[in-house]
Parts: sequence; structure tokens; C-alpha cells
Amino acid sequence: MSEERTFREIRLEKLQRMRELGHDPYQNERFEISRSAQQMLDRFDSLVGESVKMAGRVVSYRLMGKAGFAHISDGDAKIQVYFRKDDLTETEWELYRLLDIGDHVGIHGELFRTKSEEKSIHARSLAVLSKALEVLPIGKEKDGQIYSGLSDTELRYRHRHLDLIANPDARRMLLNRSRIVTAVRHYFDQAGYLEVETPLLQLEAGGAAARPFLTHYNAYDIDVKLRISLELYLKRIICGDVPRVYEIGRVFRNEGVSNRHNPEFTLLEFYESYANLEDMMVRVEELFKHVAIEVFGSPWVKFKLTEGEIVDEGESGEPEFLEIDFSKPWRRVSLLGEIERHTGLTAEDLGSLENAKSALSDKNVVNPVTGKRINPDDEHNLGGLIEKLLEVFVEPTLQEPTFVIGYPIETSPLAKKDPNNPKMTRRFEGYIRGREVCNAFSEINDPIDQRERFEQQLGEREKGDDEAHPMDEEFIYALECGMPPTGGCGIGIDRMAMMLTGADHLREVLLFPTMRPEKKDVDEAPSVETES
RNA sequence: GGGCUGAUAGCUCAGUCGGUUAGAGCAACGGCCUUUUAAGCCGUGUGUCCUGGGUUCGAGUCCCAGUCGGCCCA
Repeated sequence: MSEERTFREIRLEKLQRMRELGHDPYQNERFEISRSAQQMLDRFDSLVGESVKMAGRVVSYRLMGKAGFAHISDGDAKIQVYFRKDDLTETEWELYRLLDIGDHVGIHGELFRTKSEEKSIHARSLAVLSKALEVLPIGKEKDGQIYSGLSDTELRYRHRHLDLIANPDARRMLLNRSRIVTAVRHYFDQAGYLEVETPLLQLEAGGAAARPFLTHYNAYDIDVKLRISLELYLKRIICGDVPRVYEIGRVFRNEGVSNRHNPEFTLLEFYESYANLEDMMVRVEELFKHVAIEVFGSPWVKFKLTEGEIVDEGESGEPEFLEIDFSKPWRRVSLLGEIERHTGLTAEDLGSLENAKSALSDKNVVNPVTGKRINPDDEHNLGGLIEKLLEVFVEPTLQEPTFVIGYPIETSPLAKKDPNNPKMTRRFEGYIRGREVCNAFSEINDPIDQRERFEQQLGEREKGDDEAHPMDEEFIYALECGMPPTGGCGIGIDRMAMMLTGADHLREVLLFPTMRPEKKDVDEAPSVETES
């Protein structure tokens, strides 16, 4: 193409010719629209002959001598427009001839049906509202089937705007996610919660077990961390006698990427005074039900099962779909009970790390479906081992919405002790389709207990666990000033969106998933050398 | 981090056993066409075959290393 004009050069020439016609596409600032494309299509028969104003992107273009057609999409729907030389000014006709797929136009015309009955607009005037200088991957369509288009996942994620233009599914996902977040807010607002916002930049990132991102605040010349959870600040608000608060915000965890992990994700956390973990279960049940009905009109969500997904132990045959009814209460099971059911390890076996390790080998514990087993040497404390057992043997079986109750104290430094078993806490996690969707507990409000837990965590940290919880004196001071008994819960909004939309990959519900930069981006990026 | 797998025109893809000048559809460019519709007809051209080495008379194809994806595993 080196001796030919490039696509871009051709488009720049067209732009120049439009300007020479006295019509600079980029000079237009607004265009009044009388009806959306969807509205015109829906109510077409009663609107035939009506004069309309409509604007959108050219997604198809057919010139036939002294007349022509184009489909114009306003994002939600597209409608055909008929251009006739005789019905436009000479300039407008020239502008039509200079149009490309991808340009934005505004038109004014009457609704009519073509010979082949397609609902269309007969254009009486045309304004070019922006010129596309790049070729857009807009596929042709017939009978709902799209030809060509954009399917390369890497391009879809890196250039999401192209995905949104070319793929109706991408647009639908964005819309659904937005509505889900709105519905979540509606639920908590009607339940008497206040929405708050807390700092992203923190001296110590607490409230979860994760490595933080580090950055530097120049004005105070201090290193700060990006938050990994919302928890501690929200509980400080509870300590300030605001009894019901929630926050929806981005948190950052310095870890890898998978089909259910992204280093930055949107977390919902809510806290309610004078409530405990059972109340949190009801909140979660109500929330999912409310959101499913508000967004999709029904509490039923149908999942296409991927190969190898375990529906239930012992079930024969491979059902293609899993249907979940969010109007029903979730299953409630105890963590130790489920581990015993799936591994044969009793609560007694799990009484100490040493017992657990010997029981693991004595009973030859292996997952009958995946063949996975646990390497006891990888685990340094009992809580970690128990959570590993949960992950390998129990999680894959939790297809229906299920609360798993009672988590080990070592991995739950912010949850109240279980008065019946001091090694366990009043904590649960919710699972759908084998994936964790929420984590909740009765919050510690005993400042002395909380300090001890943090100190234990510092011990773990000294042993090399860089995800152990840091000390937070201000948080403990707030507890010392008195916090009412409180239930709290965190829900990953991205995973919630996956569960409600049936998406298989987190990246389908994230608009801009974290991608490794392309080499050229790294070369072009300004140096990140700082004065530190 | 490991295994498997992919990268060819703006997009979607083909490319045989290593063999001439790397192909198709859409998009694009020139022409014809005043209700077309995956518009049609005539004509034209798409290119760092991901990058860098190597083997070979000869590499899109084989080998090695790397980059960026995808899937699975940890």
C-alpha cells in the first residue's frame, strides 16, 4: 500500500472535500433528535409519513447512481435511510457521496416503507456530524446473522469501543451491568442504607488478605497503598453511629488475572448495626432476588453449562443448563460438615494442623472427579488447610446458591469468634456455580479481641505471609469507642454480574479488563522514574 | 509459574509434503446504476505472513528464542 493512498489518507481527503463544500463535520456541535430509532421502528405504522430528525452512525452504505441507502444506528437500533439526489441540495448530495461506514450523520426526513417493505426514512436533509478516519469492523447482517464483524478477543478487549460498535452482545452486557449496579443501589436505598465513599489511598491496606499496589503521594512525600477492601473505613462509620452503610467501589489486589480474577474490581460492601450473619444471609438472598427481578423481570437465571462443570455428585447424564431460582432461600451448610461429607475428614481430624496432615494421608483424600489432592506441606496453618480443602473438594459442588458457614479463625481476623468453637468464626461465604460471590460475618466489636487478632496476623507476616493483615490503630481506637454488634458483607459486583447474566468470563463483564501492554505501548509510555 | 494452542490484508479467514509473483469474502478505490438490502455489474489494489535468529538452493510453512493472546493447570 506504500505507493497507494492508505485508508486513512483517503478518508482525510474526503474530510477535506467536505470542508471545501463548506461543511466541516467536526464543526457541528449539536443535532436535535425527534425520535430514537427503536421508537420509530416500534411505532412505525402509526408514524408513517411523519417528519423525523434522527442521528447516528453510518453502519451500512449503498450508493446507486443518483440515489442510495444507508443504515444509521443510534446505538440501540438502526434504521435505513433513503437518499435521493433530487430531494437534497447539491452540497448534501455530495456529502452523501463522501460518506463512509463509521461516520456520524444527522438526518431529517419522512418515515416510509420501501418496495421491499423495509421501514425507512426518506432523507430531506443531511448533516455530517463526525468523520471516521479509521475503517470500522462493522459486519454485514442478514436474518440476524452477522457476517465478518469483530471476534478476535484480544482486539475486543483492547479496543472495547470497536466491540461495542460491532457486537450487540457487548452492548447488552454493558447495559445489564449498569442496570445491575443501579438495582443494587435501589435495594440498599429502600432498605434504609446510606451510600458512602471512603479513601482509595491508604497508608496500610487492610480488610482483606491480598497484596496491595504501591504508589507515592508527592505533597506529603509518603508511600501509600491502593485499598484492597472497603471494610475498615465502613466500620469506622458504623462506630460513628450511622447504622446502615454501603459502598460500591473499586479495589485493587496485586495478583494475577484469570477468568474470575482481575487486579482491579468493583466491590460492594454493606454493614448493618444490630444485625448478625444470619441477617446478612437474608440481605444477600433479598439482594439477588431484587436485582434479578428489577433487571431481568424474573428471579430465574439460566446458565449454559460448560463442559466438566459438576452439577451434583452422583448425578448421571450431562444437563446442558443450570437454572437458578433467586426467589428461593439459599442452601445453608456448615463448612466442616461439607468437608467431612466430601473428604471423610471429621472435625476431630481437623482439630490441629498435625492431626489434619496425618489424617489427609491416612484417609488418602483425593477428589473423585478432578483427581486433585492436597499437598499438606504447602499449608502452614490449620485455617489455610481447611480453606484449601474447601476449595478443592467442596466449592466445585456448590452449583445452587449456597451459604457455607463457619470459617477458621486464622483466616478470619475480622470476624467474631464462634462461642461454641473458639477455632471457628461467625462467618459465611456464598457460592453460586462453584464460585465465591460473597463473604460476610458478624463483625468483631471487642477491641481487645481485635487487637489480639491483628497481632496474630503480624506474627504470620513475620513468618513471611505478605498477605497477612496489618495493624490498624485508628480502627481499633474506633472499636474502643464502642461499636454496636454489626453484620457486614462484601460482594464482588463483577462476579455478581457474571452470575446474573450467565457470563463465563470475568472479562466479559469488565469493560476494560487489565491487559498486558503491547510492546509499542511500553516503548511509548513516559518514564515512570520518580524522585523517590 | 507450567502445559497445550494461536498470531497471514482494515475485519473474518484459507494457504497441501518446504517449491513460481501469498489467496478468498467483506471493507476500500475507479466506472455504471433514482426503492437497494450480505444490492448488483465491470475494473483495480490490498501484505513487516507477530518479532529476531537458524536450517535450506529455496521458509507463511521446519527448528530455536522472544512478544502478545486464548484454554487448562498451579
